[in-house]
Amino acid sequence: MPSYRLAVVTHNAAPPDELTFWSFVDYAVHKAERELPSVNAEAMRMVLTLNRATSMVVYDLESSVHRPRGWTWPGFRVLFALWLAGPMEAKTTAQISGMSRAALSALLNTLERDGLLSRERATHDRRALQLSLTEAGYGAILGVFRAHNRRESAWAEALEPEERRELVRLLNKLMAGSTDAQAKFRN
Amino acid sequence: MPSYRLAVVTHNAAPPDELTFWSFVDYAVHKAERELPSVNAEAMRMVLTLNRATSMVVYDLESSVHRPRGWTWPGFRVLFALWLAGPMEAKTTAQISGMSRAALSALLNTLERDGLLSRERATHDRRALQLSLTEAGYGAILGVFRAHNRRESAWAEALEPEERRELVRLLNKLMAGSTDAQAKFRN
DNA sequence: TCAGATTCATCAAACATTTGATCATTTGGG
DNA sequence: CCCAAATGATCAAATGTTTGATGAATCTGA
Repeated sequence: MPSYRLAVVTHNAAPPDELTFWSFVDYAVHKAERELPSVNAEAMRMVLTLNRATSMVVYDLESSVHRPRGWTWPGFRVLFALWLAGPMEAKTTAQISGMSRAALSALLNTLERDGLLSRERATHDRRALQLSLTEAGYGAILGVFRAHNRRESAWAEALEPEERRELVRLLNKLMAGSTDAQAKFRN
Repeated sequence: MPSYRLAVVTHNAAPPDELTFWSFVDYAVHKAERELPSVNAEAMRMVLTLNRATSMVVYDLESSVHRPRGWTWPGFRVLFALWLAGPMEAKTTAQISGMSRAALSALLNTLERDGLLSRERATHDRRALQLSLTEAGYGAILGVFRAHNRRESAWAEALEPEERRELVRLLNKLMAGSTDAQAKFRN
């Protein structure tokens, strides 16, 4: 795997013999600039890099932590939210775990079948659904999160503490700017 | 939507009345620290924030650019790779667009059916598959990418030019560090 | 009060993804 | 030369996602 420095300074005209997941960003940005002079190359590089980095982190976490334990990434997100925020309405769970209500509905079928959480009708509104972790779900999320956080720690070591804070600051600023960008949000 | 500053300074003990996709990061980090004193909170915050930001950007691009045109995010990634790197073996396409060979195989069925690309057996190795854009595929990716890049530009404006460069540098450093972290990669 | 609008959840169909199995082709060692 | 091992692609089954439709419960306003 090339270092990140290499990936930023290459300017090949032809597709490099070995185009990898990492080096493709730099190649793509330069190629796009030539094909479409009007392209916003810096925006393209930012979004492409953001996606590559996240996808590497998620792939690692999912394949080294969650799948081996019979969990999926979305399932983890739901159980994680319930663990930290406590029993709540399904609508809230969907919002904070970043999925549509329909997707959650489908996901709940497997999580409930596996005995990790329970679905109940809310008393104050019989349309609504109240979700809560079962005992088994609570024990499971504890163990899985510990392993998850160990992998997170390994990733975090790539950056200096000050760099981690700066990365978080920039990502938060990016999210905050989404309103100006009139970005589409779920629901 | 709360500003990113707000999200970083709240320290509520109970779940806030309105827990959103954005504010959940801060809430979750503090809660996890109390529940599990051994947690690496900074690593947790970094990975959580990275995922939230990326998921917001992807959701916006997919729902405002790709789905309305009858495309999907993974389909776009494949056509984008073929557009920029030219005809190539399916194995390479899978690598640079970040998916497993099996996932690409399934995806190719719809892309081929929609007349956007063609699958051919490679001459030098009759096991291998050669992929190339059709005329229709070429025209389509041009238009879709233009719209895609316009949305990317809107997102990029949230940051100052220097901040964008720093964000890209930090993400690249994170990816480069994945070898030290012994992260799992595809294939 | 009650009928229409809204909200919540689920379903249906199409699509994409994962892991593991299978089949065809190619490679490499004896 | 030939057979075992490796490689490339696809398939199968399970899971999760999207949009749009449907049904049930609640709210709103005349």
